[in-house]
Amino acid sequence: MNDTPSPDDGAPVKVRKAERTRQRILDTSLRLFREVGYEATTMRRIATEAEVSLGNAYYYFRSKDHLIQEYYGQAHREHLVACRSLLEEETDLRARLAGVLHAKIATSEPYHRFAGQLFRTAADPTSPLSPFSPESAPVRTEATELMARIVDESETRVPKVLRPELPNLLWLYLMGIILFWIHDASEGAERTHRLIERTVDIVVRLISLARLPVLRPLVQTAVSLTQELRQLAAPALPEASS
Amino acid sequence: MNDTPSPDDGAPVKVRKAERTRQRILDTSLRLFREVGYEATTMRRIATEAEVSLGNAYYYFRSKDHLIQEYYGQAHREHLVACRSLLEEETDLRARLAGVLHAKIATSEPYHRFAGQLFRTAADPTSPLSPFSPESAPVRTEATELMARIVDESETRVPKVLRPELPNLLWLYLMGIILFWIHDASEGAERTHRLIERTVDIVVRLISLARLPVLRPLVQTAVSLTQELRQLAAPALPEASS
DNA sequence: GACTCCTTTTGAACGTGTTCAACAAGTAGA
DNA sequence: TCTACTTGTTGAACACGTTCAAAAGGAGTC
Repeated sequence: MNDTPSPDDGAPVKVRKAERTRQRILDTSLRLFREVGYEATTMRRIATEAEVSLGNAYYYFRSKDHLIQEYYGQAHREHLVACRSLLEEETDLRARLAGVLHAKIATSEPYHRFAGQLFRTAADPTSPLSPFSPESAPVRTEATELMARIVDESETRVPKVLRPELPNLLWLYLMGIILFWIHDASEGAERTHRLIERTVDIVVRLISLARLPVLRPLVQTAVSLTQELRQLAAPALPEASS
Repeated sequence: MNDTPSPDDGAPVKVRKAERTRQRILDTSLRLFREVGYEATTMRRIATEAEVSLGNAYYYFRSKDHLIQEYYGQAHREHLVACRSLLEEETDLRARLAGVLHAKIATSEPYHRFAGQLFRTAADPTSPLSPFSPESAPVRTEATELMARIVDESETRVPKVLRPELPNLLWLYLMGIILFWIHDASEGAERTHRLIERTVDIVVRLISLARLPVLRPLVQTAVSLTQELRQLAAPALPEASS
C-alpha cells in the first residue's frame, strides 16, 4: 500500500500522505455528487467510502459546501477542454459564443441534478459558494477571461464603450443561461440549447447596435451598472488586471 | 381563557380553536423571523413560544419552508398598503414605477437579514418557495397585477408589441431589484434605492424605444423569451386571465 | 354513559451537518 | 532514545428539521 517510490527532492512523505487523504475525500465527494446527487451525499457516506473518519473529512474541508468549490474548478477545466478546438478554428463571433455556451451546458449535463440542488446553496449571498463571492473569485476570473478570449480573437470589432466591460457582461449572460439550464427539465437540455441559439443572436446584435447614437446613453448606464454590481459582490476585490 | 362568546352561525368551536392554534404558530414564526433571522428561528423555538408541541407545528405547516410562503403573502399585503396613495394620485409612469419599487424595498427592510437567509432556500428551483414555483403562483399573480396597474393607470401609451408581456417583464425587473437588495449591505439599502432611480429611467426609456423599427425584431424576441421562461417554471399553469 | 369516528396534540426517535476534546502519528532537535 | 511540537485522525456529542405511532379531545349516535 505504502508505495512512495523515490521521493524526489527529499519531499516529506507526510505531506504526500496528507495530500493523498485529501484527494481521496475529494474524489469520493465528486463521484457521489454525480452518482447520487447533492443531498443524498452525506458527509458520513463520503467519509465511509473514502475510508476516513467523519471528523477527518472536516479536517480537510471546512464544510460540505466547501467541497463544491472544488467542483467549480473541475467543471471549468472540463469546459476549457471542450472549447479548445472551436476557439482555435472558428473566427465568427456568433459561432464562437454559441459554441462556448453549448459546450458549457453539454459538459455540465452529468451534473444536472446535482447542480439543481447545489444552486440552493450557491444562491445564498452569504455563502462562499455564490458565484459572486470572494471565494469564487479565481474561477470567476478564469471564466471571464474565457469570455474575453471569445471576443478578442474573433473578427468582430467591439464598440469602444463596451470593450472593457463586455467580458463581464458576457459572464453575466452565461450565468443567466446556467440559471435557465438548472430549471430546464427537457430531454438533453434541449430547451436551453434552443435558448442559446436565440439569445446569442440578440447579444451579437446588441454589440453592434451599441454604436447607435440613440442607444449611447443606455449603453453607458448599462456599463456603469455592471460596475455597481461588481462593487456589491466584493467590497474589496484584489484582481490582477491583464 | 376560553372566551368564545356567541359562536355566530353555530359554527363549530373546534374549527375556531384549530384556527387559533394555527394563527398563533404563524404569528410567532413571522415575529421570530423578523427578530432573530431565519436560521436562528428553530422549529423547536417556534413551538415553545407558541406554546405548542413540536409535532403540532408540523401538523399545521408541512415544513419550515412552508411557513415562509405565508411571509410572502404578508409582505405583499404590506407593500400594497404602502403603495396605495401613490397609485391613486400619481399618473406619471416613471414616478409610479419608482414609487412602487422604493416602497417594496422600504416595507421589506425589517426583513432584510431574514430575506438574505431565506433566499438560500427560495433560489432552489425544486423548492416550493421559489418565486417561480406553482406554490408561489398566487402571490406572483397578485404582484404581476400590481405591475399591470402601474402601467394601465398611467398616462403613458405602451407600444402594442409590449403590452401583453410588459407586466411580466416588470415583475422580472422587480425580482432583479430584490436580488440586488438582498446582497446590498449599505445603510438603509441606500444603494438599492439609487439603483432603482437609475434603472427606472432605462426601463421607461426602453418602453418608448420599443417602437423604433430598428429594435422591433429585438423586442419581439425578448417578448417571446419571457413566454419561454414562463413555460419553464410551470409545465401546466392554470391561471385565471382577466 | 358508551360507542365510534375524525381532528388535534404529543414527545420520542431518526438522520443530518457540524464541533471538539482527546488521541495517534509522524518530525526534528537534544 | 528521549522530548517537544506539529500534523493528522478519531468518534462521541450537539442542535437541527422532520417523521410517526400513539394518545387525547371533541362531536354525533345509540
